[in-house]
Amino acid sequence: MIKKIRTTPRREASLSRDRIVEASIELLDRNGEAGLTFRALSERLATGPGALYGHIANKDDLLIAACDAIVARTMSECAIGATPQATLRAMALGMFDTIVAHPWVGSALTRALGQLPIVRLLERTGQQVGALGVPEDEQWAAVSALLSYILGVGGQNAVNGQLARARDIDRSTFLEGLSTTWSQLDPQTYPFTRRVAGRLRSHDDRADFLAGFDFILRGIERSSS
Amino acid sequence: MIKKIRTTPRREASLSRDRIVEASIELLDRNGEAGLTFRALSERLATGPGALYGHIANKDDLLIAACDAIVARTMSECAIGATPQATLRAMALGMFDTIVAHPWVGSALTRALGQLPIVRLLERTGQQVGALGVPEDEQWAAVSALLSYILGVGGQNAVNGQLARARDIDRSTFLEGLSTTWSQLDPQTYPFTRRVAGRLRSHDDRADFLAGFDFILRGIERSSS
DNA sequence: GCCGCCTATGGAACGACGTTCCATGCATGT
DNA sequence: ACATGCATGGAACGTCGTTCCATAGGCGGC
Repeated sequence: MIKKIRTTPRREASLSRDRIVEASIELLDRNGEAGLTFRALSERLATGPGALYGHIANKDDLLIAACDAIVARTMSECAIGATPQATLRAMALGMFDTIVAHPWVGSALTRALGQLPIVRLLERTGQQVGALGVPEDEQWAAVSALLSYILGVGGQNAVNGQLARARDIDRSTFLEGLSTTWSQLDPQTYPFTRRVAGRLRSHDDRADFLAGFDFILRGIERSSS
Repeated sequence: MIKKIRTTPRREASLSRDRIVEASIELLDRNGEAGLTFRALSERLATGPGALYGHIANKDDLLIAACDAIVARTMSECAIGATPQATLRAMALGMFDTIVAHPWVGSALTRALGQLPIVRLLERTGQQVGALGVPEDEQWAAVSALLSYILGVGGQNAVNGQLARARDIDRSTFLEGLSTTWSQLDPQTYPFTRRVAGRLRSHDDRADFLAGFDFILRGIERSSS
């Protein structure tokens, strides 16, 4: 059973997986994860919802494809550093910035278990960890730790961004509210949380992310030395 | 404007937030995140969907409340170790096992940004990091890194569990499929992924998780020494 | 001990979603 | 030129979260 491929498109700019993915990214960027709808998407592409299913299995498939397009772009853009550490940090920061710019990528990534966008991250991380001199039988643990951290922070930033859009409040006002909520907790059971509540207002997510990434890198280096 | 509180319930076992949360947990454990539905929930509680909104703001609120009940239970159960490191590892492993047992907790946690269940984790982690001797102005970075890692792994395990339930396949057969997919990737662009594909079948998630956690712990100790 | 208020209740209804289905029409092979 | 088969796209289906409102039952005032 050979699957016939139509050589020429039905019309000049007919439906294609790429065109659908591209339009999906625009919708996701404009209105967040809730903005990607088969109705909105078909309207933007001047077609019906049913037509999309000829190129896409379902919504998850579409979301992961859109996510992969963004991740692939980020991977190709972020710099190769002089050392494996520098390259890893550049990749991590690139992903961080990408997720801040496209919060939906963060939540899509957490659902893409083992699929293409994750494999891209896995591969680049694995190559650099190998270049670090980590013994082969310890590489998986190191790579898995770095990836889990990136995905974890990314997921948090995703809700962060989506939440800010939903209530359309500024990020600083959200942190302000969280800070006052935390500072009103019971001093007996939540001393630490109360103590850091004040710092919440002025902290730098990006710097914190990088600091955490460096913790893991140092831990890996120390483990294999 | 004083809010009147009804002193006695309407009936013997009337609706209450606790009863709703308890029933939600049962539904979530039985059928995963898709199993929590206002219709199924109201049927189980012998009431109508509208009645629930007297005790619960919306579905997110309910999901986070259910998540918090589980997290609180885990926090109270996991052991206090002899050293701060041991306590932190016990807490991390406790959360790992909890999310394996209740995969929906993993995805609920990623959406609970700054809310009660997260605060519980934050507080315990913060206290132990303080006990580790980390200087006060470095504690936030350390705690944030540990938490992000736990949430990241948890989120991955969440989809892992939900996916296994959805396709009702064994976890090992899923890994088998992923392994063969990865081993068929292009050797030029995906050498690392191909190399670890074989190891995928036999790896131990729990051990990997603990190894990653220890990377961060070592990195923190090394940083502040 | 009775009655009117007020709130918790629960069933129906609404709008939107993902997905399926099928009549239609165009491009292709003969 | 014709028949065939597939991509198309609009309608329809079932389900979801949420809202609305008629109802009923406990509680305070008499």
